[in-house]
Amino acid sequence: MDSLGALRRTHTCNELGPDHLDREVILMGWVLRRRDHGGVIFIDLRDRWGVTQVVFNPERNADVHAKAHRLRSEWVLAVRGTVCRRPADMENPKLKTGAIEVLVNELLILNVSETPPFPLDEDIEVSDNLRLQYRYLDLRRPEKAGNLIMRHQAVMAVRNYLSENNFLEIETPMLTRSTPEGARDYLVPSRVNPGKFYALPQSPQLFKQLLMMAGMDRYFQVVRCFRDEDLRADRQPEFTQIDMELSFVGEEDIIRIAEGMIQAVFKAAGNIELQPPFNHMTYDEAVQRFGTDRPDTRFGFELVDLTETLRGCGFKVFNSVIAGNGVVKAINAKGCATFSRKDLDNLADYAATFGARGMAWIKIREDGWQSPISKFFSADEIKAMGEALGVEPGDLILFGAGPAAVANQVLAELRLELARRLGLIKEGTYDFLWITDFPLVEYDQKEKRYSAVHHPFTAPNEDQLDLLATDPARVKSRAYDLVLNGNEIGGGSIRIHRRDVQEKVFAVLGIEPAEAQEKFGFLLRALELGAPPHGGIAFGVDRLMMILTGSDSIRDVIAFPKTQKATCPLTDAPAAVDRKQLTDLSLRPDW
RNA sequence: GGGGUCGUAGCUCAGCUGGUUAGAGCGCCGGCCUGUCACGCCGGAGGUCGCGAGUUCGAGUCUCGUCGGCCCCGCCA
Repeated sequence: MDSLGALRRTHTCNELGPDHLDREVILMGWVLRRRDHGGVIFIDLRDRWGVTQVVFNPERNADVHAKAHRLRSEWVLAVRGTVCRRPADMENPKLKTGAIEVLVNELLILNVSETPPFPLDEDIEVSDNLRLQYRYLDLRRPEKAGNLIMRHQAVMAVRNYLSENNFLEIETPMLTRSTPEGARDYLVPSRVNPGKFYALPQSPQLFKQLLMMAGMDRYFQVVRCFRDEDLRADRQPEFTQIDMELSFVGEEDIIRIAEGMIQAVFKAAGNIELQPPFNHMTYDEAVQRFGTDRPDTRFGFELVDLTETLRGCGFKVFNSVIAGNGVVKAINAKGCATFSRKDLDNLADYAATFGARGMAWIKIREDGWQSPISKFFSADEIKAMGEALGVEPGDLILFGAGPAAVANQVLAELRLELARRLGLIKEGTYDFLWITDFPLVEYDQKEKRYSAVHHPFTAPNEDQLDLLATDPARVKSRAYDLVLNGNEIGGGSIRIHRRDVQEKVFAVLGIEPAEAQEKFGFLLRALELGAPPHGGIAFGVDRLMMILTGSDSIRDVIAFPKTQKATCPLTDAPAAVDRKQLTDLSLRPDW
């Protein structure tokens, strides 16, 4: 093994070309592949930037050639050599450096490597567990490294853009206090305060508001947030937000800043030109037309409400749903009358996973409507449904019936599934949509109380303050979400900056004055000491990068992600700790 | 908390209705090879069929349990 010593590289493995012919260069990197012909040996040398072919020729230097025979995958090399044009017809168009090769005069073996536990040079699927256990190997693969590079470019664009717009990046505590509502907290026991706990922040929400009260005016932070909930492809227990807050602004100011930032990110990270302003849609319209507050509007299949059309109809299932204050909605799956019984059963099973009790359907044939349920409808009802849905022969009607929330979710998921099955979702399109006019609160049937749709600090619509006490469910909030291709990538609101309003909202949420004082006294006090009007927004960096990189999971854009059980196969976290560590924290284990 | 799916060589996988010695490709090791770029040719090594019970004359295969990966519901202001 050789020492690096004073030797330094002159170029990366992605920058040599015909301009460098005959130059002596020094490259360093990993052995991606070796092709040993007994005589001449070719090594593809890889670093973060790319790949360069280096050549060992026994006629040029027999000692170096002999040494090169030992080389194996992922050994770490330094080579000194001469840039040569490749022989005619032997250029490799797949490599950026494919016009040249480096004829090696000196080889340093900086480190050896065992055979890697999985191949790094092919695009084959490797189990997630193994990849995470050897994450540092997985990240050597250009696709994975490229995701992290693009993430860096995106975050740099954010910092530059916001800095140019007079924002200050300010850090907020990671050790803070647990707050009611929201997700489960990660707790950290306090050694010097036995029996008391910090919580890791679910977001810097209150601190950024306090920074507005501190007169910082424009704050941002690229900040880690923690939520102890079950994981998904797009949810990790720790994730990164671009968090910002502004003073003396309304919704339109924040939306304009956010659009400019997203535009800068897409340009810097993906060389994609966006054209703000983005479209807007109210929450009510989104739910009515798409069944969700984060609609994917890249395709049709919109929901049609048939509740009034079918009130009193002959189909008992629908009738009882409607009588029980439920809704009957439907989508027209254009051209899907060709679906087999198996296809439909399959869709019904899928619908059932979202709480559907069944999935009624009607095929529109040239010779009439074909369905197990069409016989229950009158001619007038059939005519009205057909017109409402705009059906033509060859179409398929899918119904969702039940409580509004269930029917909406079922049909929202069905239209997504249909679009996927029919290949209607065009890759490379970026469909942004602002959702506005959210309800301030919604009634939680299980908890028998109202809970905040956004969070407890979101400002109610100013001319609906009177409704807070009488009919809070009708109050709209000053919140807004940014949806991209059906993914919620950001959300924010104008905040409450008056103590009396904040107290009223707490009251709606069932937070008693004593509890409000105990948990949020510091905020209420700050609201008494000159809190400016303010608002903000936060974006999920991981989800944004998942979409920009075309990844299926945010794990692919996080350097060291966790498994679905929130473990890290690389470090084996979480892990047991010494009993002494627990007793230091005044924790008395019962195991 | 619940549903689905996967687990066989270092990796990716095949292995039917239970049946003799569990296979393939890649990788790895050895040999040959001076223009390859997924180099080629010849030879070889390599297995706790995730783990544990059970059924059976006999289990990679069937049953039950369990562990782990992934996807989803609930949950995630």
